[in-house]
Formats: sequence, structure tokens, C-alpha cells
Amino acid sequence: MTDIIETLQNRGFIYQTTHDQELRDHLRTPRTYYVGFDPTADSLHVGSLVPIMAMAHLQKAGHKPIAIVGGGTARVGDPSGKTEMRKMLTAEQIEQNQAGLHTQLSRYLNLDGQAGRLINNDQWLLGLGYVDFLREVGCHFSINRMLTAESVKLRLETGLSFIEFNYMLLQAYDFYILMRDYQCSIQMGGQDQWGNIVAGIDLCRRMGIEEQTFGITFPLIMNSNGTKFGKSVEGNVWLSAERTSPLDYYQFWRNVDDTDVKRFLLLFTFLPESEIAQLTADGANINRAKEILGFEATRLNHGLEAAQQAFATAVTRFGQADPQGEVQTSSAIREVAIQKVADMPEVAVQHNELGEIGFLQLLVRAEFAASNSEARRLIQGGGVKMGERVITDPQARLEASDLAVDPILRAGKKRFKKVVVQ
RNA sequence: GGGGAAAUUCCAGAGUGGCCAAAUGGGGCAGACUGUAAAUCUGCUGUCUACGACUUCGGUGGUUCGAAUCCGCCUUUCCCCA
Repeated sequence: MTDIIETLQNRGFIYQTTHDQELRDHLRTPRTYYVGFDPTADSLHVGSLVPIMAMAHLQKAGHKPIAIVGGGTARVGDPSGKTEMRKMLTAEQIEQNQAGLHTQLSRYLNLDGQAGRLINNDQWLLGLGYVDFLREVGCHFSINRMLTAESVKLRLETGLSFIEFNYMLLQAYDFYILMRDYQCSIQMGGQDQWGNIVAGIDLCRRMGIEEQTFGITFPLIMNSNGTKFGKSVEGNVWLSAERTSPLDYYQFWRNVDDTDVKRFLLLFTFLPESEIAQLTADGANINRAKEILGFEATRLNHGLEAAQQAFATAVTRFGQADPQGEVQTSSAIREVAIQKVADMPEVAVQHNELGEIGFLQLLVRAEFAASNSEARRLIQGGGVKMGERVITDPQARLEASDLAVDPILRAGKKRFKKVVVQ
């Protein structure tokens, strides 16, 4: 078995680990590991992709993933990495969200119950009696130590409620149960989870688990210009196609900073390290590398067909970085037949609206502007085009002649929709 | 339990009776330059049937010709003392 830690490290997944050498030895035989996901929304976003991809790598290497969807802990709310208390969710909301998360995780991981599984920590957290919990678990925690944890210290500035303060105990308890009942010996999470993970390892030992347990944290992914990762024109980039269309998803990856391409290819695709090194060796193929990043990331999340369509659509709009296919890659992007699959987002108008409907209204309908005022500003700023014609007059209406040649409505350079008459 | 302070437009944060749709910064959007990149420069950034009108400054009720600004009550948050 190859050293999977080595692979993860080379690809940029590892921020910290406990017991580095022992962990490597530990992973020479098949093990079970887990990551917790908060069901605070019905979809994950690209920020969660780091743990998901890490889990997928480990599963490929023969280990067994457990995804904990924190039904129990979501009712409490993890204070780590947040500056404010999170709003509480109702049981129904959490349940709905869990279903969504399961579908999305299943695209990257085999969670059939054998090779891997999804577990809700409701089953052991909700039945806990307060007094019993305090006696069994609470007595192993030192307030003095908890107060020194980075995640807690940060919150002492702004305030921390008791319920949030307890989050660490619950997560540690999760780890203990998973180790005890599922032989899950490794917990992974974002770097802000370090304190919680270490607390879990400690608890396992104090509760009498003989075997060593381990922790791995992932780095917080930032864009290289220091801004938050995972934002686009439309806001958060989600994994669900309803919230972020495959085309927008592709565009998000296609538009990352030059300096982020290599790092993101390593983290968010399964292309071999050597190939990624070649692709990004000099700046010459940077745009092809971005196309491949977009294509591969979209393929993983939305499937091959959606990736082909997204790529083809983008190409018909913006052109192609490597039309001759000169750049070597193992990606299936090589086989995309552009003409056939292009898939244009559309905005519909009725027959009788031609010559009637103003561009202000059309822009709002296409969701390029949230209000008439915003649409007006967009036009006044010179950002609206119908075909090749720049719209300058906010009063202008959509005429039948506009649709004859090039029926594409554009807002800025990157947003476009085809106007179709119904 | 007692005392003090604060709540402003996406965020941070000015404004303390009319000149306030509300400074400044960040973010966002658009334009120029480019490579669907970055950096830089410029404009915009409450809503509308738009050179005018309307609604915003935690909630509510007052004072006033006129309030984000003054007063009462309520809610929330923070700080100090116990």
C-alpha cells in the first residue's frame, strides 16, 4: 500500500496531524476514519470539498469513510471559527438538510454501508441524560484547558454561551462512540477543528480505549489574494445544481486566479501529480489548465455529461484555450465535441412582449439585476449588450430585430442568456 | 441582583434636531487595459411609473413646523461591580 499520508501531503490536504509516524504506520492496513458535516443548509458548498476529496483519496487507498452528519451537534452549534453564535435549527430543517448532504457526498464517496457509511449522531446524542453525561464524560474535561483552546479564546472576546461551550464535549464524545462501536480510529476536520479533535483523542484514552486514535486537520483554503475561497458573482458556490448550475460551477473554477490553479488542481481533481506539475510548469498553458480544472471539478460534482455541456457552452462564448489539443492531459476534456453539446442558459419572453418589454424588466427577469434600479445602473454603466449592440438607453425596449442575428443578452462579460420567444 | 454603554444602509464605522438616502473604508457590480487571470485606473452601489416621488438608521409611543439625531417604554448585546 502506498503511503497515503504522503499523497495527501503532496496534494496539499494536510495542515496538522497527531503522531505523524505512528499515523503512517497505522494506515498501512485498512482503517476507518470520519469527518463531521454540519447540516446547516440543504447543500454543501465548495468549501466542504477539501474534506470530501481527502476522504475520497483515503477510500481509494482502501480505507473506510464515515461521514457524520451532525444532527445532534447541529442542534448545539459549533463555535469554532465563528465570531457569533449560530442560529439554531429546527429538527425538520436538519432532517431535510441531511438528505441533501447524503446525495452530494455519495457522488464522491461510496457510502453503501459496506465500503463506507453515513451516520447521524442523533442516535447516541439525543438519548443522553444530562447527569449521566456529566458524570461519565464531563468529569474528563478540564475547564482550565478548554479555556486555553484557540477556538474558545477567540470567542471569549465576543461572548460564548454555555451551550456552545459544550460543543467540544459532544464532538469528543462522537469520536469516542465511533471508536468504540465502529473501530473508527481517525478523525479529520478543518484546521479550526484541532481543539475538538484532540479533545476526542484525549477522551478516548480517558474512557479506557486501548488503541491509539489519530487526528488530521486540513488547511483553511483561501484564494491567494487573501480573499475568501468559494465566492463567485452569484454568491456562494454550492454543490447542488439547483443552487449553482453546472455552467456557473464550471465558470467558478475556470475563473480562479492564475496563482491558484496548481493548488486547486491538486486539491480538487484526481489528475496525477506529475500531470498537474507539467500542466502548470510554465505560464504558457495556464488557460488550458484552468479549463481542465473547471471540467474535472464539474465532472466530479455533476457528472461527465454536465461537464461536457458546461465546457462547450463556455467555449462557444469565450473561445478555447487549446483548440488543437496540443496540451497533454488524461482528462476526458479531450473528447468533448463542442458543436453538439453547447447548452445555453435562457430567458423567455412572450410573442406579444416584443417591442413592449423594456430592457430593465428583461434584465431583472434574466436575474442579472435584482431590481429595476440595479438594471438601470447596469445599463448606464455600459454593461449591457443585446447581441453586439450596447444598450445605452434605460428606456429601450426589446425589438424583434434584436433577436434576428445574435439573440444573446449580456450583462458584463461573463453573464449571458439567450433570449427565446415563446 | 446593582451600575454603565451600545444597537446606523451587505460588513466595518461616522453622523448627535433641518445642508442625511446618510461621511470614510471594505466588499460587490460595471467600464478601460488583458488571457473569461492578477494588478491598476474610472464610474456606480435603498426603491419606484425617475431631472421628481417614496421608504430606511433595533421595536414602539411621544416632543417638534421638522428627528438617525431629544424624551418614555420594550427587546437584544457588551462592559463593570456583587
